[in-house]
Amino acid sequence: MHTSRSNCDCKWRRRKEARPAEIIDAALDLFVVKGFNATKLDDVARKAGVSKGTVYLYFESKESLFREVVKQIIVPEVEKAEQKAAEFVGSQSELLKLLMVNWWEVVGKTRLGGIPKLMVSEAANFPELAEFYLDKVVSRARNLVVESIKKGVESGEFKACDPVATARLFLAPVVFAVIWDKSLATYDKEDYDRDEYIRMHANNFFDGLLQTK
Amino acid sequence: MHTSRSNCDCKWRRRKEARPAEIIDAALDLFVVKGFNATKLDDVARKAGVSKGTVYLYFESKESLFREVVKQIIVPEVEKAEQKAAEFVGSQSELLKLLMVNWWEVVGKTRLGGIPKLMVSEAANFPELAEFYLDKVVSRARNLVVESIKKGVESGEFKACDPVATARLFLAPVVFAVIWDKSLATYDKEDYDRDEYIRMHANNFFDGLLQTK
DNA sequence: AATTACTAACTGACCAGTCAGTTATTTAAC
DNA sequence: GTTAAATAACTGACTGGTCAGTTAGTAATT
Repeated sequence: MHTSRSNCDCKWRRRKEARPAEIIDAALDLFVVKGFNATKLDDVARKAGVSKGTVYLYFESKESLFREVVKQIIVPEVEKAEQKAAEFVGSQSELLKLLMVNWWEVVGKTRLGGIPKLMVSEAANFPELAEFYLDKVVSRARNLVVESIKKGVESGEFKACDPVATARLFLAPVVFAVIWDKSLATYDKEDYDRDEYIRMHANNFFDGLLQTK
Repeated sequence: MHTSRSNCDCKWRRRKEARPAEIIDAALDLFVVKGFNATKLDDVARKAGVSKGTVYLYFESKESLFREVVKQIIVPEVEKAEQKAAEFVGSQSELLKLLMVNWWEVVGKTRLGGIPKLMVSEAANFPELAEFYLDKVVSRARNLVVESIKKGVESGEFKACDPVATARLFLAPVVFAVIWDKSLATYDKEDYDRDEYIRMHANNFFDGLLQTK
């Protein structure tokens, strides 16, 4: 993935299996930067090394391509995170840090971070997709955090608190940083140290949350 | 403002003075929900109670209307906030709480909250406007917080910390909540108490920041 | 009567989506 | 192993609808 041209440039090839993934890959690059409307299917096709007609062999419309980009790219990441949480052995604060850092590395630092930005931008224009995203991505990710905080409270690792509200406050600065980085940060003169930001947030957060002896 | 039709519906009137503000008002409503590309000038005109031609009497292009919406709507709010901060007498933690609650009431709870969302969505398509927004809104707002934290640290009210990084962490959950509310929250089944969220964030934050005796 | 705010029909560019035709590949026949 | 017919992946020119922007004309105001 992430190569827009085939390895043999002599002439075009018939590559039924590879096309959908390549088209989604190219579309992701354009959608996350320009948004849905400003992305031209001709550009997606060119970037994927095919003609526009080919895009329509594999996707029934621009909108369905958009849906597939969101689904195929981000859902697997949620599944990986769920698996990591399920396999994890250790304290809940360690698990939360792991999930946060992991999400930052995999989503925040890569072009995948464009997906949350994209969903925020386009939610009103694609309500169905917004609901899908909330259901299959947001609420599942949020749930991982809520469950971990609940366990922490039960075991006495964390202070008593509303786990749902606490999860929201835990996630907000991270999600915001990702969205910011993929939009306005590009033009911001005042740069900042992302890893330090994340680290600082984790420290502050657990300072408040951890049961002080 | 915020009325889309004139008070006398018998026939149209010539109202040179009122038109620009009415058009900006209508454009704001549509831009913040649909984004730049998906907003049709015919719809803006209809909402403002004029024809599309009239829009072009007062704005030279769709893009310049977009710029004016952002500039005219949000810059005055920053100025008001700066004034409040300048006039304020009291502790820095009280000032920070005041600024936050005020921003939440004026921007977060109203359709003005659509502007940050809009800027995040369209930054890549309008780099010049993004720079304007960062320069005239974001950095000024951020500065208020940074200066307040600096004063707090100097006076001993706050612990020693990096004021710029701390300001970022202070603002992130609030700005995120605004953006979220104007986008995905509309379709989210799990609702939450906004005021409680803000209050909780303030408490957590000052818990960590205030000098403990 | 002159001025000008305003209208609405118009234009032209752009682009999502289509389709008739082209070419790589597979199958089958010799 | 070579050639030919059949298949299906792929192309790119085309179409029709949409919409930003224009302008000739209308009507409120002075």
